[in-house]
Formats: sequence, structure tokens, C-alpha cells
Amino acid sequence: MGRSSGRRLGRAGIRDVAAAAGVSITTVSDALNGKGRLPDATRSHVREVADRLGYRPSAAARTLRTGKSGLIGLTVTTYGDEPFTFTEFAYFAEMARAATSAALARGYALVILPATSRHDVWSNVALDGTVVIDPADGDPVLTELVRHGIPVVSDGRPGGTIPVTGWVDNDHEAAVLGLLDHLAEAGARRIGLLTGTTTDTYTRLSTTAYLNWCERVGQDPVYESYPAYDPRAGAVAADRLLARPDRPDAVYGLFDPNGTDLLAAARRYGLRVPDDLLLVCCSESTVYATTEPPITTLSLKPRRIGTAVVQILIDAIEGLDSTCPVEQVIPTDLIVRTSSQRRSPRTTVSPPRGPAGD
Amino acid sequence: MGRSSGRRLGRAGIRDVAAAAGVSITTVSDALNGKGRLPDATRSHVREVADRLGYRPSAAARTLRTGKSGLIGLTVTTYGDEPFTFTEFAYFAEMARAATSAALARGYALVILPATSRHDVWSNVALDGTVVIDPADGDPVLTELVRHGIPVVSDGRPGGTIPVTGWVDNDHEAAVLGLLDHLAEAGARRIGLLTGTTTDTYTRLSTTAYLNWCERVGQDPVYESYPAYDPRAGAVAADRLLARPDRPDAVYGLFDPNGTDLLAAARRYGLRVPDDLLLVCCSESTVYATTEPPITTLSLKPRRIGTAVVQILIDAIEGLDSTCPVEQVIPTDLIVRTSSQRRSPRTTVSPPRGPAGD
DNA sequence: GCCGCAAGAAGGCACGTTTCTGCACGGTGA
DNA sequence: TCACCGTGCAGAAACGTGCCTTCTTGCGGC
Repeated sequence: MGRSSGRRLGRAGIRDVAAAAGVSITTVSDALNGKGRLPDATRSHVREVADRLGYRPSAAARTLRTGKSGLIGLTVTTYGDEPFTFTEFAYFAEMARAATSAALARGYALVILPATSRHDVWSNVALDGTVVIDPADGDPVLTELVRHGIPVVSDGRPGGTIPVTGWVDNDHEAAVLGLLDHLAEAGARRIGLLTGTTTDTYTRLSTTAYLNWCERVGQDPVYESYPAYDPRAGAVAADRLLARPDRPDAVYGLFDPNGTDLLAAARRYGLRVPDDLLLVCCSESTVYATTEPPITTLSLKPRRIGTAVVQILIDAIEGLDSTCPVEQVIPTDLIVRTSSQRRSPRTTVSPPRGPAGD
Repeated sequence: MGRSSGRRLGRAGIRDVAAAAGVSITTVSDALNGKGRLPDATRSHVREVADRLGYRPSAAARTLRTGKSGLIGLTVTTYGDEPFTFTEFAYFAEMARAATSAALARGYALVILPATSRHDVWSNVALDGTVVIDPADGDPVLTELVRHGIPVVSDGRPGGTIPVTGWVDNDHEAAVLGLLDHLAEAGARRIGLLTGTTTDTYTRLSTTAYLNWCERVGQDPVYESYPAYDPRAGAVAADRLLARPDRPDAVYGLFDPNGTDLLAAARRYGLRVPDDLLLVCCSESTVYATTEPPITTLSLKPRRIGTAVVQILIDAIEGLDSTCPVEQVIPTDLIVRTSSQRRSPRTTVSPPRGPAGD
């Protein structure tokens, strides 16, 4: 007795609402959650009293009771001890935005958790599931999560043999092949690649696709690698690539800032784009629409990926999943701009061998 | 009896650890949390057993008991129904990164919550405090939070008279005045402004500072406004500004993409930068270091802001706060590049610096 | 020999919710 | 009249911690 109305330390609890409405706790719970069998009169009465008291159910108590927190972890890759990746701001921002939006629409919220967080931080938040961006081979965090039975959906194919709930990814191989074909069609004779030294799946798949393409068309690979997390190293690598004796007449840069870096390097060597050098880079940034010249970009469609990842994850959380892991491939989008469009009318380059389409 | 070892439905609980270690629940709790008076032998024994069982304390139960969740909300402004702001990707990413890092270092995690979320989503997550980015005048969400006694620290001065826990902001007025002085010193006679139609504090303060400066030096204001959330409108507005009969010979753009937009517009009108037009824009993006020419930017130091906001908030949460609201002003940083230097003595192309620097 | 003291550990309540179970009651068919 | 059933609601058991209180025990001082 003294408790329900006497303890006014914190916010109003469900007991206070029950007392004020003259009903039981059960009735309040049922009325507010739309459960049980109650006449509409009781329902509205309870709701009104709850509103009047400013009652908000305790998320912690509800989570404890139901086992569902409504929280989804968003694990971002880290370089050093800093979260996020340096080179893909626009990708991450777009992806996170879409994921946040999609989660919210289904009543979930996202918790940002860098992959390097120690276990105590992870265990300090009740997660219904986790989105992992670009999981590393045998990621210990990922293993731990799966071992604890928490649904995990990754952006990018998981490296090891970890039984993940599902993943969403682009077909990086097809994207690179199509892009290289596009450059060849525009007249490129020797296409170079600006790639990374990191071992993530995206870099690996893209690079091998490039090497395969080179082998198929009989071109010697021309590429430079640099640690993608170091923004300054990108400019240096771009410079190296264009300084080579076997300088390419077209370049594809795997990372977001490569476009401006390559453009600056080209300028430094007096190369005109696209006349002397064709340029494409993978980026979600809109600045490439207004550079001089505008640069052709490959978009990985982060918004579609972010949305798909969250949908799959929440389906799994709510038990709507199929038993087998859900794998979804999102098509990429090559936004063709001036930098990859040949200027001279037509140089007949024998098309290597059109496997698909013309 | 049957309960502790019989119920193997979920993860191991504190009871299981107590049973396996042959001690009481209290002892386990004390041993793992470093409380109570226990000999080191018991402590290490309990820890070992807990590790062996893979015990993770339930975050929900702990939150329910202690009233602390270790979660901090990160409220981002929304345009339409999409979270985040379109125009400030780099700022937001940097700020969020720093905030995440700072929070993590103190054992907290960040929850992304768009400002337009309805109340039920907010109440579904237990927050110890909230960071609000760029609060709007009389923001209902902000009011609600403060009314519920949740500590709130904002990035940017809060608009209304809401008794917020604290805020961190730049001195936008000083920044703009210094920047305009810099342009005037570089030889600008008529400085234009590319500003926004939104009513947020940043836009308002910067614009009035510009108008004040104009009045002080006796220059007619020359500015164009556009809805900052529409990326395409920026290019149009930049064009309008340079198409005016009273065309400025220097322009400051308030938003991130203004640099490339203005550069493109200048090119369109045959204006050379910086010879015919001096250019500065507010941006955290590194692309402006490698544009042609490199563009002078005003950095708002989002990393310092993000860190400061989180520190103030956590201090308040943990009761280390002073009673009065904490206000902290972060100095801005004008990164002078070619675009705002008149009569550059000679355009020496410097090779890119090595990654280690010197 | 008894009392006080302190270390070590256990008992049990409370946090606020959900939900299972079950009671009271009025109407209805047999 | 009685058994039966559906409706409207209440009691109380969890959920898994943290922590306040209490109990036991060994031991030294008077």
C-alpha cells in the first residue's frame, strides 16, 4: 500500500496506473498492449489514466520479461582503435541511414558497436540480433555472437565457415568484369587497378576478378596497392600507378577517394581525362558528378543493402525465417560520366570475346 | 533445485555459476563486480567457473536493478522521413565516430534515434542520456526527454528555453567573421554567401554574422539561399549566385557540397579560381585538398565536438556534473588552400607527401 | 570462560513488467 | 435446478540481477 503511492522517486510504474485507474496490474498491461479480453471502455479508461500520469513502460523490465530488447547491433569495421572506415564515409553513412530507417519502421533501433569492442561492452547491451559490416575471416566477435545464438546478418559474404543467419552482398566479380568491359569498349588498351593491401572480401574478390579479366583478354596486370585506411597513402599510390613505365590508359580505383586522387595525379602528369586516361572509381559520393571532368562511379547500392540486411535480420529474430541461411545479391550500378567516355570517334579494338551480351 | 540445473533453455545465469562454483549468488555477483569482501582465492575461482560456463550477465536484469543501461541516444536531425542530414555526411560521420569512440572508452554504447521517431520507439529503449545534434527550436522530442529527467547534451546551442544539461558548439559568428576577414585580406571586394533556407541555429548564426560583417565594412550583402537538404538545389543556387549582375569576387558556402558546386559554376562562367573568384566552404571532406584548385575549407572540428559532448553527458549521468549547464565552445579551423589565395606567387605542384610525413 | 569483533558468505527482497492460471458471475440449454 | 461456458478481471509467479541484512565462525582481550 505505502509502496504504490508513497514511492514517488522515479517515473510512474504500472502499479501506479493500476491504482489510479482502479484496476489490476494485469488489466493495465493487457489494455496497453492490446491483449487479453477487455471491453473497449476499460481499455480507453486505462489508456487515459496512463497518459495522464505520463506512464512509460520500463524497457528494461519488458526486455527482462520477454527476452526481446528491440535493439540491433551495427558492427562497424575498425582500423586501429577508431571505429568506422576512413575510406568509405559515404557508403557507411548511406548504408547506416537505410538500415536505421528500415529498423525503425519495424520498431527496432540500432546500436553502434565497433568490432574491436571488448566482450564486456557487448554483454552490457541486450541485442536481439546484429548486423556485421564486412566481416573479417574468422572474426572473433562474429564467432562469439553466433555461439551465443544471436542472429547475425552480414553486409558482405562472411569469410570463414561461420554459420551466419544470412548475408547480403554485391556480385563484385560481375561488377568488376562489367566495368572493365565498359572501359575496354571505350577504347582502353591497358587498364590499371588501384587496390588495397587489406584482406577483406571486397578487396580480394575485386582484385581477383581484375586479374581474371586480364588473363582472359591477355593483358598484363598493372596495379598498385595501399592500405585503404590511410587516406594519404591513396594519393601516393595513385601517383605511383601513373608514374609506371607501363602506364595504363585507364584506371579503376576500388575506394571512394581514389577518384580525386587519380584526377590530381593525372593532372600532375599532364594527362587529360578522358582523352589520355579513362577513369572509374567505386564511390557513393555525389561530388564526382561535378568534378572536372565528372567521374564515372560504381555504386554498390548501400541503401538497398542496408535495408535488405535489416529485413532479413528482423525476419530471423521474429521467427519468420527459413531454416537455411538467406543470401541476397544486390546488383551494382555503373554511373557512366565523362571520365570513361572515349573522345576519339572510334578506335577499333578487337573485343576480347563477348561472353554475355554485346 | 530442479530449476538451476534443469532449465537449460537459454544461457547460463548467475544461479548456474553459483551452483557450479559451490557458492551463493551474492558471492558470484560480488566476485565478478569487484565488490564485497572476498579473498582473492574465491574471486578467481568464481571468475574461472563463470568463464568456463560462458556466463554473461543479463544486461536487461542489470539495467532493471541498477537503473543504468549504459546506452546513450544519438538523435540525428531528419529531413522528411529519412534520418541523418544529407548535406553533412562527413561532419556527421566524423562526429558520430568520435562520439562512439569516447562513449565506448567509458563503457557506453550509442543508439541511433532519428528525431522524428514516435514516442513508443523512444520508450522502448532505456537510455541513460541523449546526444542531440542540432536541436530545432522547441523540439518536442527534446522537451519530452528533459521532462522525463534524462540528461541531454546537444551539439549546437539549443534553440528555445529548454533547460538542457549542456551543449557544445562552435563560435560560428567568430568563425564567419575571421573567414570574411581572410577573404578581404586576400583582395576580395565583394563577398557573396551561399546559405540555407532552413532555420537551424548554424545557418541562422552564420548568416547574421555575414550580414553584420557586411554592414561593418559597408558592403551590400550578396547571397542566395536554398533548402540545404536538397543536394541538387545547391548546384542551382551556386549558379544563381554567380549569374547575378552584382557578381561577387569571393564566395563562402555554408554547406559541404558547396565547394564542388561553386567550382563547377565558376567553370561554367569562365571564372578562374582563385584569380577571378575566391572560394571557401564549410566542410570536413578531404576531397577539397585535391580538387583543381584545392579549396579552402572551414572545419567545425566534429571530432572534438563529438568527444566533448559525450564526456559532458557521461559526467552528468554519473553525477560528476556541476549543477549549472555545461557550455563548451570549440574553436573552428580555417584550412587555407589555393582557392582563397589571390595572386599565388607560382603554382608549384608539390609531389604528394609520404605517408609517414616529416 | 565470555564477550566483542571482523572476515567470509548466504538469504532474500526489490527492480517493473508479462503472462499463466484461475475466480466470480450471469446467461443458457438440458 | 444444475452443469456449463464465455466474459471480465485479479493473483501471483517468474525474468536475472544487485545489494541490504543477517548468520556463522574463528580469535584475541579482559
